[in-house]
Amino acid sequence: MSRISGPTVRRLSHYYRVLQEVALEGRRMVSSQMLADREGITSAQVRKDLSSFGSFGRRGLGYPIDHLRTEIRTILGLDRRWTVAVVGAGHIGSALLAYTGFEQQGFDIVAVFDSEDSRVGQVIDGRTVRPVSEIAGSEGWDMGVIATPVRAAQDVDDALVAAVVRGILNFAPRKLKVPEWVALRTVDMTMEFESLSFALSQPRPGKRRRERT
Amino acid sequence: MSRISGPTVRRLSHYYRVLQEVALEGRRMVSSQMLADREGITSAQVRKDLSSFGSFGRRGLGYPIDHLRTEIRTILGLDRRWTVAVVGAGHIGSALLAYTGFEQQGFDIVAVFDSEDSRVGQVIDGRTVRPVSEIAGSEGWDMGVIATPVRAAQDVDDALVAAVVRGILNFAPRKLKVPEWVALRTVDMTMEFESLSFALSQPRPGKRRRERT
DNA sequence: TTTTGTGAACGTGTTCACAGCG
DNA sequence: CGCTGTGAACACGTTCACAAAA
Repeated sequence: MSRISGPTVRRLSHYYRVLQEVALEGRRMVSSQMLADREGITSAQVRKDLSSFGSFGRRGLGYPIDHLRTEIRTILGLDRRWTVAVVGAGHIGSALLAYTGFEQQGFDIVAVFDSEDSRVGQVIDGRTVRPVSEIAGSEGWDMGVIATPVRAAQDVDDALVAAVVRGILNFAPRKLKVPEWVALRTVDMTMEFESLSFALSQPRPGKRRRERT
Repeated sequence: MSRISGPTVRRLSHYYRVLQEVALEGRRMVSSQMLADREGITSAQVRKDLSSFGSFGRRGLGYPIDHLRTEIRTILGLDRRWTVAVVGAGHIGSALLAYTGFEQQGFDIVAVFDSEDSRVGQVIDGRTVRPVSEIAGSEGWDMGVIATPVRAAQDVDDALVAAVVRGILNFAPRKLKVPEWVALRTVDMTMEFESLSFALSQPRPGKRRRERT
């Protein structure tokens, strides 16, 4: 069980979902080939990924679905619950609050902040919007989500870091600075559109290998 | 001007934004080092990226901001406008419709679809929601955005492909199948949360190199 | 025979280090 | 001297191919 690479972690999320699906189909075992088919990757990749944290398969038979699922859940840290603070109660923030899927996976959005007076005090999906000034000196959370306009993003980032948040999911189109002990992921929709724009601008669009998503 | 890799394309989007910023600061030239600092990457990386599509810099001086910006705009295909159809008028779809930034970059959301009768006919930010059945046999667009529940995603995907869309941005947490001539990008927020969860579960959280966003 | 687990080969992207030019 | 452009070295992730086990 050596180091697990970034791309492998993302594929683990996929495997986890596929395992849920095939479990519902009544199977007990699944082969690397089956997992690979549903992922659009090679079976060798699947085996390499799974072997990087232990030997769970049985040669000639495949992987036991339940065991593998439990194992991946533990590795991804989904065997516990995480508290999340969302900053920015605009459209994206509201969409996150409305989506019940996160809660099902163990992510509890327990606080919502916004800088606009008009939004503070509003109740969105059961959570009362608080002023951003309250981020400082607050209870602290495991993760923070930045769903603010880009001009506010770095300030919010600093406030969240000060509140000892250890993971940040950023939707603002800007590279944020965080200390090395904070994990940062950025979802930049404008950049995604620009990637598509680039692909469609190429001489023979689509003949190129599709980017990994 | 040889082939441009995926990671390079994404960095070009970043450079493009940084160039806008420094242009506003009144500069005429910018060094690879300055671009690198704002990106959190190495100056060598910047030079490699920029040299992959031509020599625009002046040794000893740096890169001419205006020229470089124009050049990147052309490469990314931002020197024209793109038509976009959004499928799914729920929270995410609505958030996309409300965001004016896409239009500023050349992406015009010209059609909105939803399968729910209650939403069809509604006007959201100036666009009337149409039934998904109208995707087939419609006018056609450059790109499609899938912002539907996961169970509908593959069907919508097929419909969009049939409507000769050449690029798809998918927000449903599922790997979609598209023909090789269609570019696909997936934004999977659950997976992003799971990546954070994984990072926070590691023995010495944060001591690991931060993932590229 | 089927399918895993894995060392080796391969391919791709990043960093180094320095020649080249202003 | 300052900074770009770039071959070479390096690091990392993917694929191959096959021995080992059920």
